[in-house]
Amino acid sequence: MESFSTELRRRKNVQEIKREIAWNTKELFAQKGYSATSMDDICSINNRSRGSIYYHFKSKEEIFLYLIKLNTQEWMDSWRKIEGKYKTATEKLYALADHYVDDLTNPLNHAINEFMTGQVVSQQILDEMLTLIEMPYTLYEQIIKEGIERGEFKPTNPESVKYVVIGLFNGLSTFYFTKELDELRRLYKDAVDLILQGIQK
Amino acid sequence: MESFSTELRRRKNVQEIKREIAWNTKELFAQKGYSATSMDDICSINNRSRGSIYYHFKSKEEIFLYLIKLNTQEWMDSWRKIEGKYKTATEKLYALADHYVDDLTNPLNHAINEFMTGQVVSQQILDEMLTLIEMPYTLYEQIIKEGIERGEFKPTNPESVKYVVIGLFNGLSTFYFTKELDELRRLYKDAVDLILQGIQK
DNA sequence: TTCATTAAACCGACTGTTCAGTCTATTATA
DNA sequence: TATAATAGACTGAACAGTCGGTTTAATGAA
Repeated sequence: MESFSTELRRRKNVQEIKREIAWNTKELFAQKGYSATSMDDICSINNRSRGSIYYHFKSKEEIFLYLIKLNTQEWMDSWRKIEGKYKTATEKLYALADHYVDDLTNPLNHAINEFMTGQVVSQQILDEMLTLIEMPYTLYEQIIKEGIERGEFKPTNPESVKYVVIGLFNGLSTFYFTKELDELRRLYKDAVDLILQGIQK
Repeated sequence: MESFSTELRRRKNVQEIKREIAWNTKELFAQKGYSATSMDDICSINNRSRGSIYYHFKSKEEIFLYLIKLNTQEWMDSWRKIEGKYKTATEKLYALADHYVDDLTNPLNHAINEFMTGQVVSQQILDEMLTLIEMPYTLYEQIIKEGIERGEFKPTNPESVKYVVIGLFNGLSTFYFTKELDELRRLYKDAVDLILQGIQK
């Protein structure tokens, strides 16, 4: 019991270090993409040696996957925390756009895209990435279906609307490289305005 | 006069070879992105040696820039050829979406995005790329303004709508990696449906 | 028509750099 | 003291670009 407890407190928790490394590295992947982010970059931004990074992660790819998983889960978790504040699907769609923009300080979607097309990866990794990418899709789907059920939205094809909205949010993120964040936030709001004008009853 | 004409016909036109190499290489950049496309790949798909490629292009970067320029110009030229067939801004928007999808057999936008973020390039090259990227924006702008002037569209903010549509088309292209082309074409049409429902009078 | 010459076009081995990952030694901690 | 955690030099592979050599095609002269 006592020795077990000691074991758990042996050093700074390994999981914490892994998370710290991954979060620190997010900025690099977001700004440079996957392949242009070197291990030297990663060591530098984390203030750790090569050996130290490799003690915690088997490869660069593993850091990337770990980060994407972490980022996706946290993004969805934090959405879950705030979505209750909104009563209508309309409000939720605006809020989701805002939530999406919140992550645009360091967007990973471009790095994900590059990774999946440019790297030679196993089918297993590809499938895993695809699952991760599609996880947030359920949120969009829920909002749209809810809007239809509650009579806010026309009985449109929810599947199609879902992909349009996802594509739109994804596509607008490209302007991240040329526009200020508050400009972007406004643009996302305008985009949702537009979509809603089309689907609202 | 006679010698001048002979000079031009010395061998297969150099410009033709450059175009051929660039077009052959498009598929690689589209499928793999910029950095994951190696010079070996490029030699292979062109059935030419290293020396031969470097005789025509100074660098991999120059091939890429040349191709983007070529592709953008051809895309816009072919749009100019067909736009006269459409009478309304509404029709034009659908046609433009279709035209966009036509180029989705080998989309270069992802490679462009990767190149601009991941490669260390001069400010001059960056500016040049940005100009190229923004060239087609004028087409979108014209259609939207025309729609407003002709009374087809509400007097919305054309600037904002322009970016929304561009972002949308760009973002939907990500599904290129997971959906069939005809599915994609349908999705683009649905997207334009949605937008139009919002902006049509 | 043939041949010699010349320059364009092409070839592919080579080069130096970059890079992800390895591994031995060292340090830190319990 | 033993083990976890870290350091950083090293390694082999990959890569874009170089460069000396070869081939090709056009041209003009005989």
